[in-house]
Amino acid sequence: MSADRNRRRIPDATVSRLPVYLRILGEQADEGVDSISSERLAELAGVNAAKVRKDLSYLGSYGTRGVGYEVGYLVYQIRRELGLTHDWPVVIVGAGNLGQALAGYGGFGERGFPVAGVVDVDDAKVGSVLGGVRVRHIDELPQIVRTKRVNIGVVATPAHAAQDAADRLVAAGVTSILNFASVVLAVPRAIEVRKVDLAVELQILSYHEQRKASLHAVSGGAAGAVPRPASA
Amino acid sequence: MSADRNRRRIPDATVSRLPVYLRILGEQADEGVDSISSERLAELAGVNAAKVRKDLSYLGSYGTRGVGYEVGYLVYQIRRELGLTHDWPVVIVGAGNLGQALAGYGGFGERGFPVAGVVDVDDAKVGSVLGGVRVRHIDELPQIVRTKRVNIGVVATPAHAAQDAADRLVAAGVTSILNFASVVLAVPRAIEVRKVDLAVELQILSYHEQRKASLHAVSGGAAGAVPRPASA
DNA sequence: CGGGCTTTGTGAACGTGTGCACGAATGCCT
DNA sequence: AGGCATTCGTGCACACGTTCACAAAGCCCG
Repeated sequence: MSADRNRRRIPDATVSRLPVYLRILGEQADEGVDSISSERLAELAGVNAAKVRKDLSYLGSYGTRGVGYEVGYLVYQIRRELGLTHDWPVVIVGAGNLGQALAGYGGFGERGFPVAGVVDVDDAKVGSVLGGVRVRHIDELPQIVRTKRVNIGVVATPAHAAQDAADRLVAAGVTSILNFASVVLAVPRAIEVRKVDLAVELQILSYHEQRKASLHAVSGGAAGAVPRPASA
Repeated sequence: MSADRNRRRIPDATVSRLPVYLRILGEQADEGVDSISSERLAELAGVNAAKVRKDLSYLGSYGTRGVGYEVGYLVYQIRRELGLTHDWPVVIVGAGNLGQALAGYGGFGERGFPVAGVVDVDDAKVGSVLGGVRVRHIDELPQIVRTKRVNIGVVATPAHAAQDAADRLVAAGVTSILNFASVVLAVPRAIEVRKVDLAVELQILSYHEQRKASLHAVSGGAAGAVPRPASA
């Protein structure tokens, strides 16, 4: 069995869809469904059925032709592949607006990512309690990471403090970072970073809205889809 | 997705990077930089220089060979292409943990997306004030969307309420949705939806962590991995 | 027990995105 | 003015991702 069985690298695009399948399969299991076709799963996930089959094929051949996939077994296999067979404690840097919301959001721990700690540079915030976790000073970060065996850090600071937060996380031994700040973090190659940027998402939507608006403007008259005037 | 073939369509990948360039260019402008090379911009954005040039070329040829791009002009062009020449008021559905954080997050309005309203189904939440905006009942959604000319809606409800929220937004006339719930929303073709899913992001990081771990762990058996037979 | 129906798994075609390499254009220096 | 150093704009090749289409593999029923 050595290292080669657990070998195949799974394409990024597939990895990003597996969590979606996983959630849907969990819901189906709760509803008593114990077998599901790629077609049905695709419908629920909002994707193409062939894509579902190809994605699942990277996990191995766990389907039964003419029947479909056994829900429970598939859940197990996806969880195993995603490394969800055990908890991954996370540490949140930044106890501001967002940090508070994240710490308070229960679904965190439920899904296997318990909040091992929340830290902030601001002494005024240290000591307060968020979602059952006391905010500690950022200097305690290394200790938290070490004792709680944290691999994943969350950057929930203002943009100007994000790089420092990331540096401290890396120095403390974290190897994956979820970044909510509107900044491109500079980190060593080996560190995995994912960015969630509200402003970027809204601006992408803005692009599409603007596009629709300029299409309508050509064909019809005032469609009413034109938003308020610009501010200098 | 849609099969429009209008003027120059900008590739999705490029659209998702333009906001990043835009933010960086804004920062550079603030620092007094008025000319920038694709190389430098690429470095700051964490991407390849050729990619920057190709991305910018979709906007037109606004660079000067041998010199670079004029920061101010580039900012203007990107803003125009992204439809950021005017504000896009947004309405937030769900005044829970996340909705509160979003409404309270000032950077929203600053970036051209003022919060036109926050609504919730829960009467207990209606009336309270979040980030300067009073929470109103969700039945008022159509009126808010109409009077404030809202095109973009934000779904910040628990998963089980997200589809209903989306349906109401669409019915009210919203044509773009930013979805924070862990659900795949079913909406008409013409509606643009972008999903921000915390759980998915963490699970993707988990995958990579698990991967690193299994590479290093050529020693010892799998710790605690207890496979189950497929038999039900 | 064989024929028919269903659904998987995957080869192949097609589309999208990335990065190199280089010609073309421009400013600067002598 | 002419040559040189830059840096843009883009053709091209390759990698990655998506979708189609169909043989293979299973179940069910008569």
